[in-house]
Amino acid sequence: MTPIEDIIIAAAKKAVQELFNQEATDKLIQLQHTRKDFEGDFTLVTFPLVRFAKKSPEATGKLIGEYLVENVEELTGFNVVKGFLNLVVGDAYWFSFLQEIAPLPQYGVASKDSKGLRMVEYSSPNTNKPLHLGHLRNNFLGYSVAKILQANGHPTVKVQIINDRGIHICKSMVAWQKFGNGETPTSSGMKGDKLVGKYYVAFDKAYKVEIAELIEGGRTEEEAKKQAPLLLEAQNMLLKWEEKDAETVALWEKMNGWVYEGFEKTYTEMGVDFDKLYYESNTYLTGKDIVEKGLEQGVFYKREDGSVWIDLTEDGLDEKLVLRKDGTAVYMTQDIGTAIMRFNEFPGLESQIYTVGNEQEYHFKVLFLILEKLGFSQAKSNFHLSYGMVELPEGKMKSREGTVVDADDLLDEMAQAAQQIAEEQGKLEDVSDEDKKELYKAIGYGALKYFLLRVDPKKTMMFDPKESIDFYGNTGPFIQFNYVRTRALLRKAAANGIQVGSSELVSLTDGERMLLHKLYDFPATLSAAAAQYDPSQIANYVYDLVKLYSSFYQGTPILKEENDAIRGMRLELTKQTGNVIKTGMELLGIHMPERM
RNA sequence: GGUCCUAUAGCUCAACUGGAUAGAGCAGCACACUUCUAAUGUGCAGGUUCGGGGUUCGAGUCCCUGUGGGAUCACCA
Repeated sequence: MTPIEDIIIAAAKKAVQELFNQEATDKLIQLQHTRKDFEGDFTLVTFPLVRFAKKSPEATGKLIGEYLVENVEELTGFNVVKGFLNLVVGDAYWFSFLQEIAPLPQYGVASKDSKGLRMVEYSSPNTNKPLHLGHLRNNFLGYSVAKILQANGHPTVKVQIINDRGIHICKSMVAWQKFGNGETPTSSGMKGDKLVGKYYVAFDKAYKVEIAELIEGGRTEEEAKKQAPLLLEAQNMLLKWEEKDAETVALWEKMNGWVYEGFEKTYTEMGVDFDKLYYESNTYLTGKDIVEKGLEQGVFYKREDGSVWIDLTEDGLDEKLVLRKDGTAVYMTQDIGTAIMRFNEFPGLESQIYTVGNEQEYHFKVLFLILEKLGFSQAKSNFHLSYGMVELPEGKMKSREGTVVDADDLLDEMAQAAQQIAEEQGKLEDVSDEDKKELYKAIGYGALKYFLLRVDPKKTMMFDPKESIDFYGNTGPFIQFNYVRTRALLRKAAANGIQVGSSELVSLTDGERMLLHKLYDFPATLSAAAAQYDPSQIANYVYDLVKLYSSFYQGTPILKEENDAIRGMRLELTKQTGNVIKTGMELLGIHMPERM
């Protein structure tokens, strides 16, 4: 079925040609959705056309409107308001649209792997601290974008790069050696990442005491910070690690292993996963040979002290270091190496999408530019999925001030809150305890995911632990609730042998027409969300759809309708709405329960 | 100082990428449950879209400028 918009646009072009003897470009034909308060489905803006028509906007609209209704059988009427030509699509079209999507396995979703391979990187944690609220936004975003790309026909590789080496993990290691008394996740019953995080905090605390003592003894603050024995020990540990000292490496592996176990649990709860993991301990040395090659190509230049730079002043940026004077790699070196490694590893890879906070915008701008200059033209379509910080009422999250919202704790609280509400409602008495547990998670986690994903990624967002997350109104559970309503209707229909769908054309109510029009918009929403790497568009779309359905449900008999054809149509509409809700929400990583 | 992001109802967010009278949720008020699941629906009230210029038939959206908030410009990662 050709999209109705294409039909109208083509006909409108012909109209302009025939009526005004003027070639119509895409710019001249502006077709948009008709606003709610006016009658019609699509609106043609006539202002761009008046200079060719040599008539008023109203008269121009009337002429084109008459032409279109005459020549496009799907259109049954029009009206012109202040130069806006509102076109009415007939019930027959909407009805046949419903017939057409009914048998599809997943309406709106493009056929699998029909487009180019994309890589999405997200999470990318340090191994010295547990995951927090910021990671939740990151993971939900990255995971959702990967799913959205898949739904648009792109195969994807989901990856994370784990920052498993460096001074931060050495700090935890030193503290554990000193104060740990051999404590393990098993002996303490603590999650591995929490345990390692605990020693990172312990390090910081002891380090501060040492600094204070040194200042007491007459050092300046700056000296004290550099000379504190604990810090020297951690630095020494890092050196030993780099020399591959067996004992150090063994400890490092043990503690990182604990962290991975802990992370794995959190990821499972979050419902995210990865196709491939990269570790910085493997990649931190890469990129140096590429810098060497780039030097030969003249992309980079060497300064007198031996350090290597790239001059990006012509591109409006500044000069950037890519190799230290001692020949060691910096962050940028590593990222160049990793990116190129991935392009080589996955030959068909169109682009890499990096889900990283907006504080690194400059870094990625530089990185992509360097990659291009090195001859990797794919980098042109690389994308930094940059997102804003999640702020708390008291400001930014600061681990030092204990204002970090822990991911595990928050997930747990969400499920508990869902449980409390569900118990108050008392609709689940015959559900097994195990299923209840799953349900509370679906609802609680769904609320959290929806809350974090419905906001434009690039915006800084506010999270008030006490008030932010609701289960009523514009929320995940509201959407789940309406999905549950569609399922309940269909279950009942099936149990009573009532037919879903009908081939008999019946006239539609306004509510039904609006719902159908909204369903019709789903594929366009999906591709826009993919093009802009923006899950919030899907969240907002699904909410709009659900509001329409909820209103329809409340005001129109569905199962109780006595006319077979109308009831069949309404049930089919219910079914398709449910399907689209489910498809959309699963792209956000949110599960849809069958009842609640 | 340079660059980037951002400012919309009391609060949290939308606005189909330049279109009509700027929309939702929460909070407030008023109605509607012997009902196809009320985690709901229908209303009311709430706005100088940060200020000032400009472009355009038309600006919350684009340009300039000022102000507030955030980020970044490390031989840190």
